[in-house]
Amino acid sequence: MNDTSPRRLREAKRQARSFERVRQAHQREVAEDYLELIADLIDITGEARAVDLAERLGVTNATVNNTLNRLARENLVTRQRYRSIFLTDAGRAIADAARERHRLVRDFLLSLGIDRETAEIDAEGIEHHTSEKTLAALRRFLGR
Amino acid sequence: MNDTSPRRLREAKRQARSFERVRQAHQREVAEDYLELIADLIDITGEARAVDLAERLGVTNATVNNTLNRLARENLVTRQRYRSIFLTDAGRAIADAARERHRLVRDFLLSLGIDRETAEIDAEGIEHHTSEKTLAALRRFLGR
DNA sequence: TACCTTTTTTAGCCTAGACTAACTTTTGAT
DNA sequence: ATCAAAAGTTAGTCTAGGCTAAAAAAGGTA
Repeated sequence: MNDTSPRRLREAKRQARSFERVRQAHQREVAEDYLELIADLIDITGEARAVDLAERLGVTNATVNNTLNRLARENLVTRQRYRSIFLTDAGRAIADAARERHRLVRDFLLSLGIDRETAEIDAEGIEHHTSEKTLAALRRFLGR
Repeated sequence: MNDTSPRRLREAKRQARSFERVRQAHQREVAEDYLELIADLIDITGEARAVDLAERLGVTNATVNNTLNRLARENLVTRQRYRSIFLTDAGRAIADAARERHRLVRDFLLSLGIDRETAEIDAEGIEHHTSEKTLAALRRFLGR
């Protein structure tokens, strides 16, 4: 088969863009999850400790430490050795946006009649893949 | 802070499960994307070639080859050297399920009034994170 | 048939994110 | 104040999934 029609080429490019988007989202996902969780812990308990992150993420301390190093390198968190974790302004902004998306997706799933446990789990995965347009549609649907 | 209340511990575990799910989905995502695409290419053009996968996924030939080796190791595809790619029964089953989910999510987004391009892109990301319960809710919503 | 082009494969490299095990520092209770 | 437990850090390993560059095989055409 050697269909090099403009139609087919256009479609292939569009598809490549979609996958590209997903791969980029991928790289952001872990960062967003960490930042969101750090913000939650700070707001709820007053501080974010690596051990709590590890427990909530279901990974080891070492993994958390690793990832925090990356986030610090990217100026999203700050930390002093053996002390708890803080968000930079940039980190806080990403966390806030992620929390907003998370809530929106979860509430939307709940409004479809999905149980709370499932809505939480699915929202966790879906929130990273919803464009601004889709978020707007969800808001519209929820009458917000 | 040392809140070790049952309530908090339960919540932490639930959250860990959610993230665990997302990480597992992660590992499946690439496989599903490949298998879905291979099935599409076979159905549309009669065969799936690595070069077409690379073009559509927006990655290099070498990357495709790498990943196909993994899929073959996992008995999801078969291949003879320098020949095109085939799905095993297991691979076909995963591809079919992925295509069904993809269509459902896309159609659902379209039904919310989202434009086709955005619906395609977001569906590509979201399809891997929708549980059976959520899929059922989408079907219900679409009246299927 | 010969040869150029296309496609596939291999080799070698990189980063992220996971792990275990061992070590260091801090915290908190006696 | 001491010292054991908790928390954080480091070192070393692994896999997935990217990349580039180069080699090998297949395909198509003069």
